[in-house]
Amino acid sequence: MRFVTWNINSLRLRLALLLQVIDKLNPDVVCLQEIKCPTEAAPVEALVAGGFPHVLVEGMKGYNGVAILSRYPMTRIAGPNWCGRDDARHICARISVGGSDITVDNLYVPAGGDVPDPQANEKFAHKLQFLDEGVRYLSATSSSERRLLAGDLNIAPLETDVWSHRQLLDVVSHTPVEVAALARWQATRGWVDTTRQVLGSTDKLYSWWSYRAKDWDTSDRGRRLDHVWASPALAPAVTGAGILREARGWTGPSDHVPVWTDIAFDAPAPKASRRRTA
DNA sequence: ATGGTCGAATATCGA
Repeated sequence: MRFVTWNINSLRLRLALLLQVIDKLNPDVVCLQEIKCPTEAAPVEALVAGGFPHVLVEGMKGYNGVAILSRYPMTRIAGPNWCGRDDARHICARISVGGSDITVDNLYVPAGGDVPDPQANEKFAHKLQFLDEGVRYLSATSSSERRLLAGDLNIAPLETDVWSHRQLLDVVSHTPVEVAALARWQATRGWVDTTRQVLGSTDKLYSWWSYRAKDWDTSDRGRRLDHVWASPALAPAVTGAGILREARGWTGPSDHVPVWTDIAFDAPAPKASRRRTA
């Protein structure tokens, strides 16, 4: 089972690139963030035609918005109203894979604005509150549940998750207060960062490069903002992980690239639904 | 220290 998370930065604009990602990675489940359209405007039929008969969308006009695409049947699970707002940052589904269930949380954490001070910057306060609610959310789960949490968490926790630890200490996404809050969240039930579990912590890994760089590839001033976490019950089943860096170099790219994690399931995947031609 | 570029919606705001 391959899970992909991608901040697509407009689903309608980048539908063709999404199909390219699907072609390249052949995922079973795709979590999208920043789809930037109302729920009813999401191109669901094109996604079904692209091999994902099961689509859940939580959208809104202009900003945010999340969606889950699945080759397997899934049912939506209601989540909390994060920070008392209805701003389409979370969608949850239980996916059934041949008698085995897995719950997937798709999250888009607030970016937090420019000033890393909750007193001076309401957006940063919102981000910190969202992270605290993340702790409360995972506290209500059991450590025996098979669960995955994926999304744009807008925090690069490790020194190797940013191009310069020293230069980003005061930059929202890598400040000690955010990194500590993310660590508390992840540790709540002993969740595991699957990307680092598979690839180790030594190498620099990024999933986002600013649009403002003259040459994103050469300057390579990236950050790893997109994550796939596994519950402690699921973490031993993780068999692979990766980041599709090349997608940043495609024509008309998102500023984020897809991040994927492979999970071993006891039940074999139904062959007929693996390919879009089926 | 500053400005650089995107997307949505159409002047700015959010990232």
